[in-house]
Amino acid sequence: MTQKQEQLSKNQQIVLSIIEKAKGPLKAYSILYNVQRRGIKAPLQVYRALEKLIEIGKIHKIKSKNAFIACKNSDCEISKATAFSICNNCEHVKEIKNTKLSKYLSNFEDNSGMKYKKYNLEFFGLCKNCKLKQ
Amino acid sequence: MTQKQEQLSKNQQIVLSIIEKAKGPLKAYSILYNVQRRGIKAPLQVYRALEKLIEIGKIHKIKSKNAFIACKNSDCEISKATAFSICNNCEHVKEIKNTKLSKYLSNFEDNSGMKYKKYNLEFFGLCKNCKLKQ
DNA sequence: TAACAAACGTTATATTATAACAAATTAAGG
DNA sequence: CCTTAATTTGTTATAATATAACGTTTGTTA
Ligand SMILES: [Zn+2]
Ligand SMILES: [Zn+2]
Ligand SMILES: [Zn+2]
Ligand SMILES: [Zn+2]
Repeated sequence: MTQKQEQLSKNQQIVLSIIEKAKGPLKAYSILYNVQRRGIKAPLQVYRALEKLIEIGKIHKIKSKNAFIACKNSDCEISKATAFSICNNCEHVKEIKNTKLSKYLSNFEDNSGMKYKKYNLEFFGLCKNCKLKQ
Repeated sequence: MTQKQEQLSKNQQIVLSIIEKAKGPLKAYSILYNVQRRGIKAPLQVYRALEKLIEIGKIHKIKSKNAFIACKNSDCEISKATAFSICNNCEHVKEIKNTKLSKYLSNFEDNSGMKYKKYNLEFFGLCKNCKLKQ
């Protein structure tokens, strides 16, 4: 019996912990600078860890920012269906967990009857804080 | 009375015509190579044209591909609400024009009651062709 | 322990995008 | 027509993001 084991490797743990501690999405090279004293010296080491972490759903990539954020949805382990809200002013990013939305999108059929297994949605607007300050 | 005029400049026209002729999304540097004989020599000239064309809604950027595609929705001039289907196999990209979907997303409220003015949605799956060939 | 897969370390390089600055062109108003 | 402001252009250099290629090490499984 081959048991698939999801123990994170050393570099993966280091990168994940940095991302989890962060208040917002982190860029790859900013992660790199943050982990150099922990022995990670090259971009590729970061990118490889990021790739794996995305694959197993621990983090997501915010495409419009080329930045990486920890997943807050414990049930989002496959990371196929993602939705985020992004503040245009303060750049705050939040993962949207909304069952109706995810059901709607997972069941969406386009005009030709085609369905899709995977999606990424990014909403842009002003977060509550920034809205008040206006 | 100041009339806002949206005549495209020379470089903007060149870049747009290349993108409109293309069968799929084009990358910035591929556009550059395609227009060098027409006098556009530097990346920045391409990126500036792209920026303007996006702003006025003539093209969209496919974020997951860092590539640019012509807008097929004549009523999408502000380019705030975009949705695409992307084939994971042949990389075919199609802009989704679906009133229900766009209404649903434009009216979407997150769990905190927040609404968003702008969104970008990218669906991934297999296009009809690729589904048949499997 | 042999064999395989995954992760690592390292160097170099590819790809994508913007900064900075000066010149040329275009729109609008008097 | 002339002036002024705004936009666009051309150019060089460089920043920021990401991957290729290679050999080594570590971990897992049989
Ligand atoms: Zn998630
Ligand atoms: Zn904000
Ligand atoms: Zn469009
Ligand atoms: Zn396809």
